[in-house]
Amino acid sequence: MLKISKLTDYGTVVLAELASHQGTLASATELANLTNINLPTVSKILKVLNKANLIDSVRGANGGYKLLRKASEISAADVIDAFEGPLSITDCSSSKHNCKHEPRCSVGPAWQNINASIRALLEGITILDLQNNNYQHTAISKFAGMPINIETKVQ
Amino acid sequence: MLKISKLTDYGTVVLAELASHQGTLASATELANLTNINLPTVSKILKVLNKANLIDSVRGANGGYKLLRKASEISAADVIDAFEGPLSITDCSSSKHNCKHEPRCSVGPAWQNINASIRALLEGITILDLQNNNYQHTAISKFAGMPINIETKVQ
DNA sequence: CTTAATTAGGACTAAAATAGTCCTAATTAA
DNA sequence: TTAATTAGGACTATTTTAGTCCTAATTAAG
Repeated sequence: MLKISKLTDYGTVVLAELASHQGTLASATELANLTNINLPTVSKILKVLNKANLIDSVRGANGGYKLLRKASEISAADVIDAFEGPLSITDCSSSKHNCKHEPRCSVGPAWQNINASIRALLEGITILDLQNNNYQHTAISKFAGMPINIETKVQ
Repeated sequence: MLKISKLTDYGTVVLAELASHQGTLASATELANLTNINLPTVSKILKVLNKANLIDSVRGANGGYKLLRKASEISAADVIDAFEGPLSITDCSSSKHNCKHEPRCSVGPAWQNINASIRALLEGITILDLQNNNYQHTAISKFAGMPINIETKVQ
């Protein structure tokens, strides 16, 4: 569906919540309450984010999680990578090329370029933007006769 | 996986093949041979494309399929829509909003904008581009201080 | 008129991905 | 020592996806 998974989506929600904690630890239970996502699921999400080095964890009583980087330095692409592995819009655009049609496929290379574009777009969007809804799409435009796609960060 | 399904991918391959038939009919069997995709699968793909009004069909002996529009007028977004329903990167960015977290979700609106950007990108790419690998990504750039994402159609 | 080549439609199965839950172990503050 | 936590991973259920197959309708050609 050209869709990110629910876990990825929840991942951004949890990261946004952590961002608003300004470096103080937040436990899985707290985050579950704040985001309204079930605890076991939040717990799973936090483990994934931790393994991907997006957050830091402290064990034991009074333990919890916090961001390892600033919200403005964590991109949507980072989060997708954490939950779904390297972004690739088709099998043949992933790094391990293993499509049996590849040798004669007429459209593969183009998808790979499209993939790069989407990735670039998602790398330019951070958790901070998501949190503040700091991102607005302003339609396709033209520049020097070429189609360009302008994404504006609201000031 | 932020990935289009295999059927969608095959769909573009079949459309590209049809495009090179210049308006003459091609049967499912022919297309299966030309694309190296199994006949039953090609057949299924053609039915989907037909229902989405991207191709025309003629029944009976010597029947077959042909494009209903020019390859340059069928976008990647059209194909994705045909196979996967309206493009939406998250559930809450689809038209039927039914996420239970929506009322308090902090990141939903932003995803909806991202979705619009990706859609715009995919609407700007046609089967003709895919076929000719006529699409190259040229990295993020800046214009008047704003991040812009330039997609160049190779001349 | 009959036959063979085709598409239409949908049922069906198998495989894979996803979501979500739960259990046990390790860690640490109090 | 205890209670609050995270770590790791097993497990199940659900949904999605891929792929196959069958029967009916259509049509060109002999």
